Amino acid sequence: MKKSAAFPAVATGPASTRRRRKEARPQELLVAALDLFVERGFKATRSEDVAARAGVSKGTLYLYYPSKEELLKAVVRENLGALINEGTDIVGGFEGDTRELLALLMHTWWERIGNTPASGIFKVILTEMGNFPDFAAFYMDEVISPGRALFTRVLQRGIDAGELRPVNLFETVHLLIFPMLMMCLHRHSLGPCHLPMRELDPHSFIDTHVDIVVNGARQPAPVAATKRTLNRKTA
Amino acid sequence: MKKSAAFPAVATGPASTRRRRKEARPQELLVAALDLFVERGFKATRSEDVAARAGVSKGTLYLYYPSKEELLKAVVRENLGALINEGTDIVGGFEGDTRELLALLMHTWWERIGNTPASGIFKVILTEMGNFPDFAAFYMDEVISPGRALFTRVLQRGIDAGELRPVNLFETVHLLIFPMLMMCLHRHSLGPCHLPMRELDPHSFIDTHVDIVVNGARQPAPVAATKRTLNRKTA
Amino acid sequence: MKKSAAFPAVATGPASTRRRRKEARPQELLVAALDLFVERGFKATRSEDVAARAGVSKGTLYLYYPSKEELLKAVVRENLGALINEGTDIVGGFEGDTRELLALLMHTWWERIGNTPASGIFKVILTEMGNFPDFAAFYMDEVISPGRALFTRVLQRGIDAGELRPVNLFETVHLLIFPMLMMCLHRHSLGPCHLPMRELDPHSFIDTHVDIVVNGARQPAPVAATKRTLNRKTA
Amino acid sequence: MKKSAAFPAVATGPASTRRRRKEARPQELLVAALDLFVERGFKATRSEDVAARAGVSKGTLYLYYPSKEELLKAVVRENLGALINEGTDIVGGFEGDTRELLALLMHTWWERIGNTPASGIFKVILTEMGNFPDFAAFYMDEVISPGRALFTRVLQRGIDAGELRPVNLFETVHLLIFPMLMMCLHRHSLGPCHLPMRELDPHSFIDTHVDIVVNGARQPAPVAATKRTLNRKTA
DNA sequence: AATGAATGAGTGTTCATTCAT
DNA sequence: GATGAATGAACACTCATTCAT
Repeated sequence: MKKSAAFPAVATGPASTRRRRKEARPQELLVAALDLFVERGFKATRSEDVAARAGVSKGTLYLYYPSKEELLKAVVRENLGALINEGTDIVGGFEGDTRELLALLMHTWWERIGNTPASGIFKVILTEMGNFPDFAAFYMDEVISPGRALFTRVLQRGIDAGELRPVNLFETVHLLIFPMLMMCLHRHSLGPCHLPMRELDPHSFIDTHVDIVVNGARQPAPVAATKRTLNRKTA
Repeated sequence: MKKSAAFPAVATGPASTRRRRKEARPQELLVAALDLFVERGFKATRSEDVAARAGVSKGTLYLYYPSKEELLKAVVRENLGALINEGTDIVGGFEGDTRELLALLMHTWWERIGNTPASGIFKVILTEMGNFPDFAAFYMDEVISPGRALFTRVLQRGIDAGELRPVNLFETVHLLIFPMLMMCLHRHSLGPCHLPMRELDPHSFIDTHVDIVVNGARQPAPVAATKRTLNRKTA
Repeated sequence: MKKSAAFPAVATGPASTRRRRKEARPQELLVAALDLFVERGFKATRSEDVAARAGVSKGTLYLYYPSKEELLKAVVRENLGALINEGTDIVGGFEGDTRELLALLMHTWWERIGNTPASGIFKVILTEMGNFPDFAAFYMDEVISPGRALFTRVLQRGIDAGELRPVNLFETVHLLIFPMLMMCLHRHSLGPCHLPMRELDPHSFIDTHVDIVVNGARQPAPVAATKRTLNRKTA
Repeated sequence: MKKSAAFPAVATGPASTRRRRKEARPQELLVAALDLFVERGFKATRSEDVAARAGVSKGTLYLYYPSKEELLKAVVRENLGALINEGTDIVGGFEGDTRELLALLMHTWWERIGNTPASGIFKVILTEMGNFPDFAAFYMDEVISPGRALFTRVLQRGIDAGELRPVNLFETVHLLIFPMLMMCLHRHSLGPCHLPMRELDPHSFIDTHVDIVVNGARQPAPVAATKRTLNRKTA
């Protein structure tokens, strides 16, 4: 063993290389799997490729995850867990107006999630929710509900302060969230194609996004909204 | 098409069911394929299932499309083509303010596309763009560019009329489009899961969406936007 | 087509080669599977080898049997079904003494089963019963129970006729059956090894077997049986 | 063996558990392997399960046996060796009639072999003889030949004493042996299935078995055996 | 044109075996 | 010696594609 006999077991650290690798394996496999699932899709990703990208053999993957499906579930759990928590802390003690708070939330979230590989999880979830019904409830509980709650709280705070008019909270929350999600999806669809297209700058877009939505929801409603004229089924 | 030009469609009479079915085959196969590709993903959809849903045998599918890949491409071509055209007509002769025009565009688009099976094409494109690089250019040319142009034109029209302030057109266009796309994606991911969740009403959401964005972009900018404070990499 | 056009469809028979092959496939696969399962064991037999021996590809096997397990079950059903029926007919109208009847039963059974590939089914059943609990009940109902009943009936007939003394029917039945089964098992274990060993002649062995057992059960019991002396647990 | 010859087994005292375990390892592994090979079959038994049942790790198994095949061979050698020896001693000095001698042999053999895990070896041999041709010669030399010789000697003794008529020795020997083997096989096939079936009591069955066979072979042959009537191939 | 039986390359998963610790 | 993490060959099963009918 490499463990020095001169020092007692206390604080000796992670011990042998073998041991250290073993402890890191699950993480390494999850990272590799996320990348490939996002890039190629779950079905189109071969388990052997996941293993190879993690630097191990096919068999080793199965020492840690009993099937490709379970690997996917672990990837989802791993990457959805951290999505919301930070936001709650930010909102907690914030002093400032709604625009500043929303901008802070969005920029932070983008740096923590949107601009990292974890952002790919939305593509995976979107694609596989139909094939893995578990994901729906999981996603609802872990992401949608807390996410909605967080933004609802922010908007309500603005209304209570007289800053915003009493907009439809539920719809406005989604108006805030949807563009952020689309930016994540874009990063893993058109983005990697390197087309000669003009691209959004995420942070600039976030600023514009927040500005316009907050302004649009500000007191007083600038103009009476005339009703739309298209006839359609009112399902 | 094999249909003889000598006989107009009118007064053709019963036209043997056999013949009519045969001519409808490619369409029926595309419809079946879209449904299944959207629902299960491209890789996870078996060609035989597509054929079965279209009411033909496995072999027949290959009479019309030489491979599953080509079938996918046909599905994408078929469904992306119709996405934009109608919009241009609407904008052409419209008289009314920006909010009304945008609302009309969005509601129409939702009824024509979002609320039909064709909306699933966005999920397919999103998922498969990585595996089929052709799609990127195709999607760019057929959807993104014309779509951006259409909404840019509408916004520019509002600015020119003094109705809107000179917002960042590029970003605002995406702010308008992204929530619509998310509604489409939702219809084919969480939507079918029938969770006990509160759901957006599409048309109501569109109204709120258009109201807030248009109001947020209206003259004059209600408040000076203070800059965001989070320190971050300016990539 | 091979079908002669000179004769109308009526009574034309099984039609095309394709069709004829399809109808024969299940049988051909069962025969191939029995051979290989007997020879190598179930686990040690590769499905591809079964297919190859039946002259088809791996995939074709799965058109007819959804898994290797189901193939095994079909093999067992196929080969156990016919095991007993003939015996009952023989016993029905037989006139003659017990020895003659038993000899007829055994020789017939040997020719119909023991001396055919079907005899291997006993090896398979023996080996796999532990892994496929279904087989136990199936084998009990389809083979053991009717087999016991058949031989019990024959012995009872001999006792009723005063030919045999009232031996323990249950045990004597097994004394009759067991050596027959061992001959089957031998055919598929040591038999194929072609050792320079003296081999039993099945029919001669059956004669000796029946002679000795019937004589041993004949009236009157020749000698009083003294009890065995070894001390042992009487569980 | 690594056991030092300098210290006799007697008075070695507690002899570290470690040491004792180490010396017992091969035996423990053979016992575990026999159990599993009998229960599940050779191919279907995982080496790791053998190791686990013996209370050691996978790697340790390979310290003692270089492959799963060699382990099987060791299991067979180990368990076939002891099958015959005791019988010879019994026959040697026995005074009494043939029935008593056979009954003693059979009951003893049942207690020593049939009623112990070693009886499972017959199932293994039967199953694997095809895959391991070595076994055939080994089994022939170690079991069949000595077994035949033993029973032949007993029958010849009875004939010489005028107790039995000059039956076909070779066939009668197998008539004696086969039911015993079937009881062993039964113990490891149908037996563990716990079906609601009537079961043979081994010792009672042995008594009936020996009684009937010895009576059937006794002087004089009670009836002239008429020949069988079924026409069949005389292969 | 339409069928569906047949194919075989491809992939998820297992497990005997090795070897660094 | 003992361990158990790691390997990769092997195998069950799938499915896009072909082609005889």
